[in-house]
Amino acid sequence: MTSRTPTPRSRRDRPAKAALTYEGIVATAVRLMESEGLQRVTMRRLAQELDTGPASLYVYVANTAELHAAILEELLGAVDLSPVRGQGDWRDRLAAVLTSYTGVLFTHPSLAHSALVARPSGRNYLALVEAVLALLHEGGVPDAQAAWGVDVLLQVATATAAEQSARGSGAPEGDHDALVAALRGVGAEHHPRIAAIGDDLFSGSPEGRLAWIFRAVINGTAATPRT
Amino acid sequence: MTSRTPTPRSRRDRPAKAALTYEGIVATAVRLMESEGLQRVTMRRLAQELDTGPASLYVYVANTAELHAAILEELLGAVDLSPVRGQGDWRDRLAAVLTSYTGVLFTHPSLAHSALVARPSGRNYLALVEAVLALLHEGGVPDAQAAWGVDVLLQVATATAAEQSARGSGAPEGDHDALVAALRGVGAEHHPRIAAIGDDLFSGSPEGRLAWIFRAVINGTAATPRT
DNA sequence: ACCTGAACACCGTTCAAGT
DNA sequence: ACCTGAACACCGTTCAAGT
Repeated sequence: MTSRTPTPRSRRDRPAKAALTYEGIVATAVRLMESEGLQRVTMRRLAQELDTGPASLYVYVANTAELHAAILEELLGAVDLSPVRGQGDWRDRLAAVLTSYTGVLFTHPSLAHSALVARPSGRNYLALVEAVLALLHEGGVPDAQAAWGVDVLLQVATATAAEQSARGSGAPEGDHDALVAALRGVGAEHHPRIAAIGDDLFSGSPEGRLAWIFRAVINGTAATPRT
Repeated sequence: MTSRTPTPRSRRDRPAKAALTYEGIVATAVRLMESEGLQRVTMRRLAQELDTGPASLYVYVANTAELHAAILEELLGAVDLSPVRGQGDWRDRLAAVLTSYTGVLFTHPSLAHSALVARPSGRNYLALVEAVLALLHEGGVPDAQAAWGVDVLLQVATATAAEQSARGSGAPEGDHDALVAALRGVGAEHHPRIAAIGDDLFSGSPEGRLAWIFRAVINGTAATPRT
């Protein structure tokens, strides 16, 4: 505020500024998200963290969406794929993999939402796709159905995480309450089915609902022939 | 640039500035979205359109998410619910309602994505929920399953629209291509199922895939008991 | 009450110019 | 090649002050 000259401190004064690399950028982005949330992982904020200007990042990352996708891909390494080679009913094991996937998304709320927009395509995501396909195959689901089903399964998992985490630790909270109030306040004359079902529309724990959703979509995939 | 005084033109010079109302704000927001896209429907841009400052809007709308939700609710009036009282298989009619819903979202790409975040709760959305529940009821789906199924059905429809429209007329286009390339470039040793299924992972028209998805999720909802 | 000027605290992205 | 200063063109939201 008193001086207009840029702080003339040399690189030597700093903790050790690493040269920019794609890996270093992503690693710093992950750390930043873990400490401040995805909404703070902006090109400008990240550049500041890396002790450079935002323009420098564009040498390695095309845009903000790609940056967020890279973070997600990194986190996907934590998904537990071990049920693929486990014991027991294939449906339960598939549900377990999907639950682990949503679990990862849950721990980093805003990320799920970004996963719906910028689809990942890295190693970890491919391993997840392979795992889902392997379990559908083991269950005798025809390839044609598995090919399309894997998409729905991952989409439903992602969307559920995005929705749940939008409330949770997130922000407004108002949307869901508003919907609950609206559904409750409805008259039986114009909305007989909503009125008849009532509070069961919101019943169950998130885990319980999620488990049912996975079972339902797995069953649907297995039971619905193409054309 | 030459003058620093605000343009001193009086209200009389303008087309006829209407008093601010919630309805007027939302109507202007819809028009703005139709002409410039949702990404331009910001508080500042909308205020400019309404010939006022952004702060004035906060008297009527809590934040940008709520504004976008109001736009969606408005558009939901165009969903065709007539199949509810139609002829033929209840599953086909339910799929028709869901297809009409995604159709509305498709025509306004960015909106689908916003629907996943800020859930609507207005009249038109309630009418859609009631329609889905009515068809599930007609199909003899137990209330407990219908209560949770309506959520999945609408979520899957919304997420599919968000995804499809993310490519379509939207922006980067790169995500999907990157995923396709990644899935094709995979080796059969480490990813036998992906390799075995191959191009069928991306086969089919968007309409064809969507139709299958709806059938699969409807079937799953009807066939999967709770607990 | 209702409205708003002005400010605070940010954004993404580009590009000419430097090393 | 790789990097970056500086600019362009925006954002959401708040709040003291006005009418």
